[in-house]
Amino acid sequence: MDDLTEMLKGTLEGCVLEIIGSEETYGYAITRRLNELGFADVVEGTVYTILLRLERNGLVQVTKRPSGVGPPRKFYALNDAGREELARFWAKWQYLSSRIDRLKEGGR
Amino acid sequence: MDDLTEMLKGTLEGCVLEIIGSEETYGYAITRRLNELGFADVVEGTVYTILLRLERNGLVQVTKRPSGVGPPRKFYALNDAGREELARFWAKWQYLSSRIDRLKEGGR
DNA sequence: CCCGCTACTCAGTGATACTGTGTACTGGTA
DNA sequence: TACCAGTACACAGTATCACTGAGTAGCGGG
Repeated sequence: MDDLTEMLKGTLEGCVLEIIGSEETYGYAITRRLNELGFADVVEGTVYTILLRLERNGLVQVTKRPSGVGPPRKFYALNDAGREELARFWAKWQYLSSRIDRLKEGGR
Repeated sequence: MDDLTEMLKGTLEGCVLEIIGSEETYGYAITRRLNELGFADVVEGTVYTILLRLERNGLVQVTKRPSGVGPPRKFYALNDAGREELARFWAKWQYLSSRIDRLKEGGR
């Protein structure tokens, strides 16, 4: 697949929110999960910047726990603001994708 | 609807390509068309920067014609490179939206 | 003892949509 | 005549985001 970078803007953060919302997890695992899901070129650096932004914006609750196989992990869970943001994300995605699909079908 | 700006990155240009591909048209009319289609907050300045980029990247053929109701219009039509780029856009959109929808449905 | 895997941080880059301002042509109207 | 609204385009500057690349560090195996 061609480069999806530009198209991911605004959606990748939502994907990370969705993953965190379904299960408390940490950056390294989120990256693997995204790769599994078909976001093949997403690398750790990208995910960590998103996670730091989510934390700075007060959308997540963070817990540091030892790992056993490496350095300690920072586990992320959505708080109320995070759940609201996630709902807004899906509403926007729904809105956008319906308009695009309509345009694709000849756009009346 | 909330601000779609970030989510439009990478897709708005594709939408403009699609509009041009379906009919030779000009910037002011493209803006109106996008607004009709539900891209309510897209303004002329945004569309013109996209059109100039398409021209610079050699994806369109441009013809200036007098208007009768105002200054002359720059009509845009896709050339072969533009049609290829449009096909790539739809392939990327298809790819991305299928992954996102899968993630939304619980993501297995 | 190094190497690979795990795990996170951060400064800098590039692309994109957007903002605001300016220019300019036309027709209507006060 | 003067002004204004609608049409039509250009362009410099801004913000945001995904990405790059380099660095730090813990753990286990050969």
